[in-house]
Amino acid sequence: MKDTRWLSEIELDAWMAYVAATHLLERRVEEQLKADSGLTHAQYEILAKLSASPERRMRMTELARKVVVSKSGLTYQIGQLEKLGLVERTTCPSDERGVLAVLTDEGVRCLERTAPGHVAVVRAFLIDQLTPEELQAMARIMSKAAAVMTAAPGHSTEAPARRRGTGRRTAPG
Amino acid sequence: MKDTRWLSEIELDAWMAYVAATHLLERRVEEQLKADSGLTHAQYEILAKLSASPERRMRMTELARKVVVSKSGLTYQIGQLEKLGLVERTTCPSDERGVLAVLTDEGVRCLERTAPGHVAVVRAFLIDQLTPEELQAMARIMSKAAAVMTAAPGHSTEAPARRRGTGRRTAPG
DNA sequence: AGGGTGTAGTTCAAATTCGAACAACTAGAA
DNA sequence: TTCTAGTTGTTCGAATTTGAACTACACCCT
Repeated sequence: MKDTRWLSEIELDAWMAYVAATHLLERRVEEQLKADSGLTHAQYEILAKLSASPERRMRMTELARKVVVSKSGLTYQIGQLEKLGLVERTTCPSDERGVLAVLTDEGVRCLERTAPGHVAVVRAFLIDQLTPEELQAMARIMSKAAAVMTAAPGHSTEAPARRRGTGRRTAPG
Repeated sequence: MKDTRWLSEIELDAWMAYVAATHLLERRVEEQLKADSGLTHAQYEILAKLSASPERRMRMTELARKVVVSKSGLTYQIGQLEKLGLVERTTCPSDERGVLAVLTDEGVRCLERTAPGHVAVVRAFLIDQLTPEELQAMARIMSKAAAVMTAAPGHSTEAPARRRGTGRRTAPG
């Protein structure tokens, strides 16, 4: 853990701009969704994933993995969406413990009603700012990063990961 | 607000990968910081901004703007960091209402102790995944986006924005 | 000077998120 | 079959974040 490779100027620029842009964009998206449909970004993402899924339904754990949220976080939001009548819970036919989150017709309508405004914000502040080359680069960069993080071990949302062999996880304070 | 320009396949790819990567990265960063130093990412960002500031101090409002967090959110976190002895509050000499957040020596040490592990994560999952061209592209893209969002009106953190002329803000439910 | 408008930070209640603990069920080995 | 380990989803408490309301102060105009 010695002689750290610090970030070069360009690397630091890229990182700091990324962090700032991410927070700013999240604010904008959140603002637009709340004003336009009362949804949060997390809720919109859930509806979108369900909408793109076969039969418009998905197992809780898989959905949590796709939207990158904790299992308990998903339980909470599905509860909210259920109250709103946008999603229903069904017990999984093949697995008695399983729960399927199903997008309702009302959910589909809500999504269709909400999507245009959402896309407009994403375009205005990000997509439409980019040249075709930059768009390609962005897709490549983010896909690569996502792939690496999905592959690498260490998710807290994952299995308890009983320690074997060299269990060097949580360092001293 | 009709005939929406939907996202093309590449645009959708870029956006979805971006959203996923962002959440995944936030998880990793948060995980590492908590395990290694007990700090949250928000706290780390505050310390970092203060550290890079002249005299290692900054006005609350400016700091909130730089780390892209609400004023009340910053008040809370500065309170936490004060408890930990990493930051101190000083009344601003030039403005009686103002508060200066000042990084303490302990705060500097904490940051120096924590930075290597943090940088390692940022490198491993993002920076080191990129070619030099992609790094350049990333810096350009994110700077552009951040600039646009900083310039465009509509921050809720900003002034109350008394309505004049065409006051068409919050749409009907 | 006197007033009115705007700004700086904090307080407050509500919403959301996470991780750990838990209960129910599945699946592979003995 | 029976036992044991692993999964699945929920519940719980704690921490964090936000926007609105509020107090104190600063600045401009007459």
